[in-house]
Amino acid sequence: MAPDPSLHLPGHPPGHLHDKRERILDAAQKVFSEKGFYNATVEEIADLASIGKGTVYLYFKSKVEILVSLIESRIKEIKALILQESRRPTTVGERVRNIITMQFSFYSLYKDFLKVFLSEIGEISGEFGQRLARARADLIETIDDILKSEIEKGNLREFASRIIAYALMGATNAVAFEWLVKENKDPDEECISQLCDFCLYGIAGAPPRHERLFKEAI
Amino acid sequence: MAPDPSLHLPGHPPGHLHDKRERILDAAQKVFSEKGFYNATVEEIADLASIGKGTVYLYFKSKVEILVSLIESRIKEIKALILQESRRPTTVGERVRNIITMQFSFYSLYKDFLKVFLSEIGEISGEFGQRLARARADLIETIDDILKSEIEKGNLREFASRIIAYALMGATNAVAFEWLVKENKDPDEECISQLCDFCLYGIAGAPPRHERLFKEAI
Amino acid sequence: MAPDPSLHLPGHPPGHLHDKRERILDAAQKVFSEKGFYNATVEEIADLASIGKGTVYLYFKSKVEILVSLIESRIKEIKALILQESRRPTTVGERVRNIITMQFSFYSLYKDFLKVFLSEIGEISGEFGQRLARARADLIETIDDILKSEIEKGNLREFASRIIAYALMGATNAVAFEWLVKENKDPDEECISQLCDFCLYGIAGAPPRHERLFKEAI
Amino acid sequence: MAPDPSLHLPGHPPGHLHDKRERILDAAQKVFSEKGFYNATVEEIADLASIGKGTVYLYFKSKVEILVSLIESRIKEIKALILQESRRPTTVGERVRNIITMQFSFYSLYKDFLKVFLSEIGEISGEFGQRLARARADLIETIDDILKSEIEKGNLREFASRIIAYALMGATNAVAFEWLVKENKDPDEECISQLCDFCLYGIAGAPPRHERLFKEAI
DNA sequence: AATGAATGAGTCTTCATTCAT
DNA sequence: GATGAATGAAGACTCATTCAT
Repeated sequence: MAPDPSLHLPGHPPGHLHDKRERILDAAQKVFSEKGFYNATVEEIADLASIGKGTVYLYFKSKVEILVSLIESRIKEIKALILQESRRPTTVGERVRNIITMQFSFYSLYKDFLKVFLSEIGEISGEFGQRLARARADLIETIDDILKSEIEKGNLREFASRIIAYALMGATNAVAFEWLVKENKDPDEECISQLCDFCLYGIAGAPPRHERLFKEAI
Repeated sequence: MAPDPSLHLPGHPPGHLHDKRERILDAAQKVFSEKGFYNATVEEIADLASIGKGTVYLYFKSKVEILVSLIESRIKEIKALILQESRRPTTVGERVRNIITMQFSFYSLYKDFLKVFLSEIGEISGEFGQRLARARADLIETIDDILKSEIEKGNLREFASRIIAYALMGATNAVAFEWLVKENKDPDEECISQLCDFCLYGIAGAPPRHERLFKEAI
Repeated sequence: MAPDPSLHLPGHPPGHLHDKRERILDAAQKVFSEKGFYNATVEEIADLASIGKGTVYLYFKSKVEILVSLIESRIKEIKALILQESRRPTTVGERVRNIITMQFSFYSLYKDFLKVFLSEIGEISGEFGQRLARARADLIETIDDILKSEIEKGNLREFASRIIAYALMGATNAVAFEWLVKENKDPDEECISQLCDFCLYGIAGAPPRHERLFKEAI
Repeated sequence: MAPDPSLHLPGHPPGHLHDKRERILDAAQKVFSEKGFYNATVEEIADLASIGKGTVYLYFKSKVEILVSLIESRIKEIKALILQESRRPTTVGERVRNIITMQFSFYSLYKDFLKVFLSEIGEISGEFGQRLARARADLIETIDDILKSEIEKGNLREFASRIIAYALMGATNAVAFEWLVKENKDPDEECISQLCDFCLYGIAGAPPRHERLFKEAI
């Protein structure tokens, strides 16, 4: 059973944002998502945030600073949620399901962010590119740590946790992107369930049982 | 055992490119990869292809046309290779391994392309964005078809193949990107093996064995 | 013998500035001198004057008003000093030397002003440009009057005093700028003496033979 | 007797400028002169040169590069003319007169340049400021060398030539600026003569006694 | 076909100035 | 009076694209 995401997700729904910095980030998220970073203009972001163009620069040094701050900020949020979920006492299977489900809920709330997050892999370089890479690595490490801990406890089969952390993240993001962003659907029990099964059997599966597969010629 | 990628990969090694169009695509791949689409300039691409800036426009209508053509072209190649691999008679397990291994070999040869491919998810919109989406969808469908066929034959457990196609592709791309592009390593037996195990148990895994997991409280 | 400049120079040493308007002018002088008028920002000036940015506008209508007021104010000071010096009873030669020496002392105290004064010849136009031109012309006229009077008294040869007033001022400013601002040296007896000789006798005239001038009291 | 300036001045009168780089410099000279460097816009310069805004950047890296190139280029011209004049065999007095007269002719042709030259003393800093300073210093050194040589030959009294080089330049520029730029008059025999007398004999020196100088051929 | 000089639309960014507190 | 957050006008500069050669 999936956890109720609304209970854990950050408490600043649109319309309740008194903080101007947050208003800018929210506007940027939307505009970057719609047009991509380079086709978005600072003026558009300012307009959407209902502030003057110059005001943006009181809160962020540059356009790319907005992007990086946005991603860092959201990744920090989702990382916290994942950690929280990972500590809830339950079975491994349930725990993995909860984490994946929670990510779907988060991405569902921040559909725009998911698109931005996945789009800016190669566009930004230099100092800011490094900050982005660090944020990404931070998230992967969180997953990695959880996997390691479960393997240690014998709850999961032995595998190279860091590689699989990337695989898990890649699988989840790809499905979430397709489902939530491209097809713009709501998080769907069946879809999540399919993804969870794939991931779980992948990380929990018993190799010996599968040797069989390699003997069935086709 | 992994297939020898060199036997199957496209036959236009550098230095053998008579076609100017291909020279442009190759140059664009490198430049886009290094700087990102928006920070790359047509002049750089032309310089790298050793042709005049104006000449580029004899072969491509616009800069974004180069990007889209590049991705379409490479996806067509990799799709053909996947199909080829999928038809080789062997066990399912071996077949999946071969396909994944082959993708690693391809991406290893076209590291630059992998970066470009993953970077431009959200940057391009309009007509060209649609062409990119179609190319991506085409590749997914190829995977989907293979999965469907294996499920039908009873070689894999039942699952929603399209969703899992995204998951597989996402997992593979994420690992390949991290391994080949970010850390710039060569394709590595162990890494590929880890990824294959994850994917195989994921798609072939036996649910019964896992029910257990959900009973182990922690 | 050079006059003691400290005796004649304006009486508002730093630290004793109660007037906020004066604080702004002093800060502006420094900032304009360091960065030039257009690269200076009102905020910097306000910061240096330890007041709020908005407060500046309580004392000056605009940034250019600060510049013009500064120059008008300093020119008024130096004009007064020149007049004062011109009235001290002594020989013409000594009087000219005293005036030039006094200018050096003034510029030495207000190095920053000298740079500002010489830099803004062409940058400001319109109403403010006219105010600057008037201030400059006022200073020239003061010199002109002194020259005229000395010529009348037969203390100097006959020449077109207004033209030579410009020449004198140009020569003095150029040397003072190079010496005090560019090379940041202290006023130097020898340097001033060289300049005075030049002004009095030119490059071909024979100073020794003119000692006579210094014996004619007035 | 003043030399015929038209014979020595550079041979590219307006309207005969085929070179685009020169067209830009000429346009910049005019625009910078009218509005000052910071109030001039690149677009204005381009318009006046009848080229596109972007074209300017094919010839100059930046706006400030235009200014510095302009000043460097003009100073090189005037320096060559001064040297040329300094080598013509005649008396010292005549030579000095010729040099000053020639400067007036040059500035008369390039009134706009004179204003630009005098205006940008303090506005430009960094690398470009240094290039400007070097150009200025180069011109001063040329004068300095001539003075030194004449002193050596005993044609002029002994003085610190470098200081007086600044004084001479300052006096000439100040008078030229007032006469040619501010009052927009043509070079005037009487005005130049007054300035020359001042430079040669100062305000106290006795011109008649020096007639001798004009009889010493060299 | 091939070229690259020329173009100008488009955007980030700065900063003087205002005004609500 | 003092303040500094907010503003938006303005301009340098880039670069995809064109076109005369």
